[in-house]
Amino acid sequence: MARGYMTNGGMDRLDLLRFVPFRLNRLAAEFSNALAADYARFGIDIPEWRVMATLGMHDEPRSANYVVRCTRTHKSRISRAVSQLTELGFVERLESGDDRREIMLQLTPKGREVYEELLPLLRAREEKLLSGLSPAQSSALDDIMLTLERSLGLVSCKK
Amino acid sequence: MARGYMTNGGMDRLDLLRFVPFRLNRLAAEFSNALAADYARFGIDIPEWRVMATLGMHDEPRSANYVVRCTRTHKSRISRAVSQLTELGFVERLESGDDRREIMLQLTPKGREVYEELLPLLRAREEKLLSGLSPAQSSALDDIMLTLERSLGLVSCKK
DNA sequence: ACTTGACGGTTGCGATCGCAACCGTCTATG
DNA sequence: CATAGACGGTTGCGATCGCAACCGTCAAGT
Repeated sequence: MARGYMTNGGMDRLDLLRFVPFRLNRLAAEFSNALAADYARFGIDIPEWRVMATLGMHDEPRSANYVVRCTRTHKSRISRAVSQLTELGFVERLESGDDRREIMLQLTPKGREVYEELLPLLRAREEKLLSGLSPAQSSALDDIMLTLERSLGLVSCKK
Repeated sequence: MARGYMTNGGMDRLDLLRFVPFRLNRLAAEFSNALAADYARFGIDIPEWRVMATLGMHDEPRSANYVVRCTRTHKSRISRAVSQLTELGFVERLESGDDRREIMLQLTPKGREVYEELLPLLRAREEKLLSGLSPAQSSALDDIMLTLERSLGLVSCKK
C-alpha cells in the first residue's frame, strides 16, 4: 500500500499523519517555536534574525533586496524587520552610491555582538532538535532538503 | 568542518542556507503555497482542510478537541475553521450525549463529496513536489520525519 | 531629452493568528 | 450536595502578515 493512503472500507481516505506537506508544516512550526525563546532574548523575531543572519555572512553591506532573494521572505516583511533592527541599533541603512534606489544594510558593532552571542544558542538548539537522528539520517536529511530545494528553485542567493 | 558552519576570517559565522530550522521553514512554506490553489478551489484554507482531513479519516464523529490534539493546531484556529466549514455546509456540529461540553463534528454528505474530490488533487500535488526524490530518499524522509516527530512528542492522536 | 516600464523599497489595509479571558459543563473533594 | 478546579469550546483583542498601491529612481526605446 502506498505511503499515506488507506483503502479500508472501499472509501478513499487520507492519513493526515502521513501527508508530507502537513508533517513538514508541523515540524517547521515546532522548530521555529523552539528557537523563538532565543530570539526573544534580544527582542527580535524570525524575520529580524533572517536579516541579521544574512548580513552576518558577509563583511560587505548587502541590499535589502539581496536579503529578500536570499531568504525568500516577502519584501514588506524584510522592510519592517530592517526598521525594527535599526531602532534597536543592530543594523544601519547606508545609501548606495551607484543606484540610489537600493539601500545597503550592514550590522552595527552592537549588532555584530548580538549576532555572535545568538549564534551558539541557535546552533545548540538546532543540534538538540536533531539529536535524535543518526549521522546517516542527518546526512540524508541534508541531501533530501537540497534535492527538494533544487527542484523548487530555492538555491539561488546570488549577487 | 561541521555542517552549516563557516570559520573563514576567524569570525564565527552561520551559513543560513544550511541552517535546518530555516530550511525546514522555507520548504514547508513552499509546500503549503503549492497546495493553497487546491484548497482555494473549494473556498477553504489550511486549517479547514485539517479539520476535514481529520474527520474524513473516520466514519464516526469526532470532537473538536480531538482535531486539536490530532493536528496540533491551536483550538481557536480549529474553532474558527469549524465555523466556516459549517457555514459552507461541509461539516455539522452535533451535541454530545455523555459530555455536553464536547461538540462532535462530522462531514456532511456535501463535505464528504468535497473531501473525495480534493483528495486526488492533493495527492497529485504532494507526489509532484516529491518527484525529485529517489525511492530511497522518499523512504528515508519518512523515516527521518517519524524520528523527529517522536522526539518532539508529535505522534499521539489518540481517543 | 522625453516617455514608458521595470525595479528597490515603503506603507495602508484587510485578513489571519495566537494569547488570554471567558462561559458552560464536568469531576473530585469534603 | 456544595464548592473548587479542570476541561471543551468561543470570542475579543493586539500583533503580524501578505497583497497591492504607491514613491522615487533607473534603463531602454524613440
